[in-house]
Amino acid sequence: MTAAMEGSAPRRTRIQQEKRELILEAALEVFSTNGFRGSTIDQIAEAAGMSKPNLLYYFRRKEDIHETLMQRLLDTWLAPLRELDDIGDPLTELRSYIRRKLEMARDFPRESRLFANEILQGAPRIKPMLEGELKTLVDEKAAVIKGWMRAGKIARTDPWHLIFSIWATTQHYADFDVQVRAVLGADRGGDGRFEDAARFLEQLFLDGLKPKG
Amino acid sequence: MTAAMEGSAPRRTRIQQEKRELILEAALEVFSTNGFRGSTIDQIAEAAGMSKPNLLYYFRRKEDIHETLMQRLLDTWLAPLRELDDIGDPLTELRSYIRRKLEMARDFPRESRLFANEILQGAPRIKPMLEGELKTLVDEKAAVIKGWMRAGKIARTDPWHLIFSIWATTQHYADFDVQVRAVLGADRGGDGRFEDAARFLEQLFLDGLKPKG
DNA sequence: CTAACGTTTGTCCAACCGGTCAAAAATTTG
DNA sequence: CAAATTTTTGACCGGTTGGACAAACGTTAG
Repeated sequence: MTAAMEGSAPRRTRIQQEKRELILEAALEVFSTNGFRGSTIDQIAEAAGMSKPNLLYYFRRKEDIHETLMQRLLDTWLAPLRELDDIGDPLTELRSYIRRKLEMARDFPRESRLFANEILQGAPRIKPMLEGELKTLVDEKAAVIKGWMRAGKIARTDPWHLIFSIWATTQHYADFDVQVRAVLGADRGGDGRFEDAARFLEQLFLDGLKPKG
Repeated sequence: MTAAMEGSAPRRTRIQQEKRELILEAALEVFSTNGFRGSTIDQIAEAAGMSKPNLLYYFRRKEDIHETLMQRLLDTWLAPLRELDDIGDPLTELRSYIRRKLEMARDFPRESRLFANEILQGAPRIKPMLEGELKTLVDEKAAVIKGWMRAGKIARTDPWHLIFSIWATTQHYADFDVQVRAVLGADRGGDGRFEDAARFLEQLFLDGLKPKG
C-alpha cells in the first residue's frame, strides 16, 4: 500500500475499495444488532466472508470500522432535515419531512439502530459532532420553523421539541421494531405497519387528538 | 444457604436481601450505560463495593442479574399504562398518561435505557413477554381508546400507533438525553427541558400543528 | 464454648478477543 | 517471463472476562 499524503484521501486499489465496502456492509449488520462492544472482529470478518487478519489488513483497528461507518451514516441520516426548506407551504413541508424520515426508518433500520446504540451509550465517539454540526443544523431549521409560526402558517410551539418529536416517532419504528411487531401481532405487524404509521403520524402532527367540532 | 422449595421464592437472610438490592442498583447503573455485553462483573462488583467472587455468591451468573433487573423493571415500567382507565375524561386521561410517562423518563432514565438497550438488540431475553403480557395489556388499552373514539370524545385514529407515539416521544428524553442536551445547548438544555417538553407534547397531542383559525 | 451455617476473599482457569507478524499466495507491472 | 507489489492466511500473544473453588472469616444457635 502506497503511503497517503497528509490530509488527502488515501489512494486505493480496486480490490481495496471493494473489500472495504464489503467489510462496512458486514460491520453495519453486526454493530447494529450487537452494539460496538458486543460485536467481535471475528463476527464481522465471517459476515464479510474473510479471515480476521485479512479484515485487519483493510481496517487496522475495530474502532476504525465503526468510525468510518459513523461518518458516512451521518450525512445520509441528516439529509432529510437539510432538505427542509423555506420555499414550499409549511404544513406540506413538515408533512413530507415526516414522511421521508419514516421511509428512512423503513429502508435503513440498521443505520437507525447503529445511531441509537451510539447515543444510548452516551455518544462517546460523536458527542463533538452533536454539539457542533448537528446543533448548528437544528438551530438553523428551528429558525425557519419559527418564521412559519410568526407568519401564522403553523401553530406556535417549541421548534426544537417539535424536531425531537419527529425524530422520536419515526425512528421508533426502526429502533423498537421488535416491540412494534410483537404488540401489533402477526396480522397487523406485517408490511402494512409503516403505512398505518404514516397515516397516524400525519393526523397526529396536523390535527392532534381533539375531536372535530 | 438453605435449599429453596421448587416453585416458591427462595428463603433469604437479611444480609442476602440487602446485598442483592445493592448489586441490582449497581448493575442498573452499569448495564444501562454500557449494555449487557459491554458491562463486566468486575465493574458491577466495584460499583456495589464488593469483590467479584462475593458478587457471584449472590448471583451465580451475570445473566441472572440482568434477568432479575428486567423482571422488576417491567412492572414499574408499565404501571402508567395500567393506570390508564375508562373512568375519567378521555383527553384528561391521555394527558396525564403522557405526563406520567415523561416524569418516568425524567426520574428513571437508567431504567428506560436498560429497556431500550434490550429492545434495540432484538429483545433476546424478553421477546416472549412482549408478545404475551405486553401485547395483552396494549390490546386492552387500545380497546378502551377505541371506545372513546366511538363516543366522539377524541379524534379517530389508530390506538396502537397512538400508544407507540406516546412511548417514543417521552422515552426519547431519557434514551437520547445526550443528543437532546447537545442540541438544546447549555442554556436551554438544563433542568427546564422536561417542562418545555411537557408543554410541547401536550399541545402536539391535543391540537397538532395546524394554526388556529 | 463450639458446632453449624453464612459470608468473603485470593487464587486460579479456560475461553475469548483485539491485534501482530512473518511467510505464502495472488496479482500487477515492466 | 520475472520482479515488485498487494492480498491472504495460520500461528501466535498479551490482556480481559466469566466463572469455579477451597480456604478463611464471621455469625448465630444450642
